[in-house]
Amino acid sequence: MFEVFRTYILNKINHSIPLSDRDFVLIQQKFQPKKIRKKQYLLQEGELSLHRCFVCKGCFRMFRVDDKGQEHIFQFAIENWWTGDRESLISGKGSKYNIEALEDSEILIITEEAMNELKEAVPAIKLMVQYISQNNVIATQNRIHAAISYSAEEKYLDFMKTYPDIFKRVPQQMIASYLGITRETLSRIRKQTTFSNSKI
Amino acid sequence: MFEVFRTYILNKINHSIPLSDRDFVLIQQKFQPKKIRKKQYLLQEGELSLHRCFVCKGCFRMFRVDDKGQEHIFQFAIENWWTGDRESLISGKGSKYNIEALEDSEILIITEEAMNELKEAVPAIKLMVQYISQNNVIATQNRIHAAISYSAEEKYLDFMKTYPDIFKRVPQQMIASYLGITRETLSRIRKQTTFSNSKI
DNA sequence: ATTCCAGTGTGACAAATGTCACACCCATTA
DNA sequence: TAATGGGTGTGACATTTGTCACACTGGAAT
Repeated sequence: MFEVFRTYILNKINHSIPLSDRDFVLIQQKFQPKKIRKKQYLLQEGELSLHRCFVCKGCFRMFRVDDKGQEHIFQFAIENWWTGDRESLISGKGSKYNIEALEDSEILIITEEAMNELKEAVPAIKLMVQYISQNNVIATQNRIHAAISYSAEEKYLDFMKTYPDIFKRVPQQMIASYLGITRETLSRIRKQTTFSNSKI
Repeated sequence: MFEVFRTYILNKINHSIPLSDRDFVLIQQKFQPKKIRKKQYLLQEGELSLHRCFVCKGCFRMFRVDDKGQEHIFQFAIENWWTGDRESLISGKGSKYNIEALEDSEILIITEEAMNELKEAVPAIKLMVQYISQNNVIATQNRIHAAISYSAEEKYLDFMKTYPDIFKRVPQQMIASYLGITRETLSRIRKQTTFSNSKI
């Protein structure tokens, strides 16, 4: 389980900083491995979410439920992704989100406090975290652009292209929820799209 | 011009760290004041954007132009806001965005490199930057939620509530662009909404 | 094999939103 | 004063998207 993580770190920082065995012992001390079974919740609305979770195996969805009881998916997380409600973590308030496992999963979990200590102790981790937030900024910027600029079909095609691995793995209706459209609309788009592809 | 900034910093970090005159001299050395007249561009698509800009006075919009020539506003920035394309700054690639002054404006501009030096030299700046990115994460998370969950009317009301000062200041059509709806739709929503308010 | 359930497809219709055209208002400027 | 330009409102209509209902499929569990 930790091996996945070690590879991830080194890839993320592009091997620009070595990661000694001593460093890695520290990492293993701070992160807690955990198994989450399908349909279990990693976080429920109202709870404090003072952790970051690294997904070694499996798949999660992070979603919010609105006043009308509608679910809206904010994020998916599969292998080598992070999940957790950053807002709750920053504000220290109860979360508006739920995080549910879509498959039997294995994660590494760490409190923000332990993470801050680890960042100071292990330079590679500090760099990794920096890269992660940078990626996050860019991905988010693009998602907003898609949300305000694209039609339903364009959103769908963009998602397919940007996250092919997630696309293959999660139900269509959840992708619809992530894109902010209904499953029926998505279903019709799929019909059109595959049809016009087969002609080419 | 720098006085606005000094007040801003102290407010932002909630006076938790003092800001000596010596610190402030450093700050004044690194930031470059600049006046931008209405309709001037601070950044144009394709250019590198290796700066952060603090708005002391005035108003900007940051927008993207799609294949069909449609403009989509990503961000507004008024007094005490920051602007600049974070993606270009991180990736080092040409920007997809334009930043235009909507009013005669005054800004303080700093390169990312100088900012990194300043963060190390002045703890208050380091903390300020940290708070800014945290706020940014939360605001962005909420904007995505609004974009995928709300109807046009809900988006409009949410914007009004979240950014009353911007709301009063920028043209309706630009708010529409920010929300990802047409100016006509927004106009009709306004008609309905003010009507139902007058009844209450 | 049967049942169950989650996921998907789809038809009919309603509602929301976009498109286009044109009018109007108001502040600025020639 | 007249002309101009940016911003807004709005009517008519087209298109997109949502809503609701029901059918179908395939895999998992019994």
